[in-house]
Amino acid sequence: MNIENILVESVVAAIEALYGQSVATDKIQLQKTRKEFDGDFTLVVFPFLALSRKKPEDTAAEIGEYLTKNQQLVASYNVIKGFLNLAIDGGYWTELLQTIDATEKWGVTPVTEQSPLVMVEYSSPNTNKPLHLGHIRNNLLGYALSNIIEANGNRVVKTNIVNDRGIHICKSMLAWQKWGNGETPASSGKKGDHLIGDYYVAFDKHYKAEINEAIANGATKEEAEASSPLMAEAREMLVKWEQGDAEVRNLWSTMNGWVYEGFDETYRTLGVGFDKIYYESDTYLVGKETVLEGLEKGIFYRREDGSVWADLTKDGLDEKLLLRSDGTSVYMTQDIGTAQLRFRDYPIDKMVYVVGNEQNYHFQVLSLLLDKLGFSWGKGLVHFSYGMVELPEGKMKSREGTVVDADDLMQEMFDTARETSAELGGKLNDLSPEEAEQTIRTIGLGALKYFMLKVDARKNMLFNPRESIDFNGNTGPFIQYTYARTRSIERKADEAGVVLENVAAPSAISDKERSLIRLLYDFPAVVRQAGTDYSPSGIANYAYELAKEYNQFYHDFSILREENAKLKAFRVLLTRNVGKVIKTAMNLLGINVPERM
RNA sequence: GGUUCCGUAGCUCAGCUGGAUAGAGCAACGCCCUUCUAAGGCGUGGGUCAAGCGUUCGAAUCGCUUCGGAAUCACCA
Repeated sequence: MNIENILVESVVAAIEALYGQSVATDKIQLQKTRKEFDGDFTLVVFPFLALSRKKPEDTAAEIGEYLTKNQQLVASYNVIKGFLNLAIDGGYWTELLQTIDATEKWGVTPVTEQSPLVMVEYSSPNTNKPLHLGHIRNNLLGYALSNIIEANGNRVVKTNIVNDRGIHICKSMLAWQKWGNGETPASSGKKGDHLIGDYYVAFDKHYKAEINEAIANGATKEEAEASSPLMAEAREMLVKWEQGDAEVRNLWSTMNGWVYEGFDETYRTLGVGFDKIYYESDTYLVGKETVLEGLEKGIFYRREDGSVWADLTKDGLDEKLLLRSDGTSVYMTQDIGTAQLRFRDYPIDKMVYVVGNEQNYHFQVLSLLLDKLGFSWGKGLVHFSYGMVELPEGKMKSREGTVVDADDLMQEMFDTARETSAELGGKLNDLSPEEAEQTIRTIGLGALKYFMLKVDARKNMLFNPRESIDFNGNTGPFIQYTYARTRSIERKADEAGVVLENVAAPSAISDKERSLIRLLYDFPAVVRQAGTDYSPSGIANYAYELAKEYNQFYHDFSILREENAKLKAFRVLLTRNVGKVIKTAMNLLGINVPERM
């Protein structure tokens, strides 16, 4: 039982004893005492005034008096207006520190064979262009979210649905056929995904030129687009692909192969991964049968042209197309199919989709449709909807080249980390070149990841490539730096022979030590909260708060130079556990921490 | 037009199951490296929490209205 519950029950008992009334535990507002006041927990007494029929100050004092006498954990109290601040006995906090030290994974709930199984879908790239900034946010959120869900005692399957078919893929293929001269990643030295992306852009360029020419010859824009020979060829290629034309399929698998190699490299650098990858080319036909069954059952209806629709106007939504008039599937149909396959493959208890908020409507509809089709898991699916990444110039448009490329961005982060490290007097000079390079990558990635994850995922965020990412202040490197300091203290304490087994409590702990331990105490609740809210930013902000608090502590107190052996050991123990929790928090976010920097 | 989301310091963002004087970082200006890592610490200035009304002992937080911004409502994915 944690201390807050104990206190709440004591307050219930106090009110019973003092005023002869019983109060429900959920009516008792116990919160952390704000920094500027003395105490650990604060009871808001306003709700009890009707029971006590006394002034707020007097009521608070009476309850405080009762608790100090009858609950030994409460060492003292003070009253400010209607707020009763309770100070917990220092011995409790030192014991707690030892408990944390003895707990292998503080804040993390172990996973067993019986734990619920949660599937998290994220990344979901198209194979016609390289990953960009928006994908980075998606991947980092998806990966962090998976870790957080797992830390809350769930089995997690990380999955990726690759959009490897469709007209957009044909565009790249066609452009490569026409203007590629047999270029390959090996011959050009380009990463496969970038190579294909270049041809996608090339298609668009030629297509636009074609349109402009037609317009110059007197056609309207619509006419020009409708009669574009290039687009007609792309469509033709798609038809051939669907028919299984050997040549087209061959080209398709070769080019997709190049893209996958490129993606794998990006994922590896970014430090994310998947347990199971689905390809849309395998799943796009599956949903069709289900839709046709739904049609027979009268859940859907067919229009005169043969297309199949769902009428969701009674649910406050619109009508939704499910099968085109030519009988082919649309996005929604595919998602139904993919969901079916997944539930066939795994005993999934819950499905989480990490997909941008521009698809809120899509998932609202998907959930409804699955429910109507009789799938029990439809209603409970979670669309983890995150905001877009905006640039100072506005939206990113891949066809217009106004994107921030994922590979380029990471490379820039590494370069900046290297420069910064050199500017700071060659901090990593003591390390071997390999270790130094590894550390630089950890720091550069840490800066990027933390920047993306500290913001509330639901909100659109602004990313200024030049100014956004810093290494000072509320940043990943600041937290990493703090961790490196804790490790340094531990190493030096070890060399000096400080023994951390059975550390005795010092006669009195200071406010700084107390508030650090209290932060450590909060960590399990923070993880739980992040798990229920699906909020990596909650963990990120906690990590920063802890790191900042420790940095002040580090600055204000001598740890290793402390004369009192007891106190020294206690502070080293505290340091060790601050480091431990920082590391756990950062790892939940998918951010590594360096041993030195 | 319908639906959903957002609006907090010059900038980027926390805080939101209602609670004390609304917090960080960046940017600006001071101070602190003979002291366990200065990617640090301390300080100063900077706010009608978009606006209004309501609920409440108490509202940045809850409700309604208005104003701004975004997404979506495709035989694209």
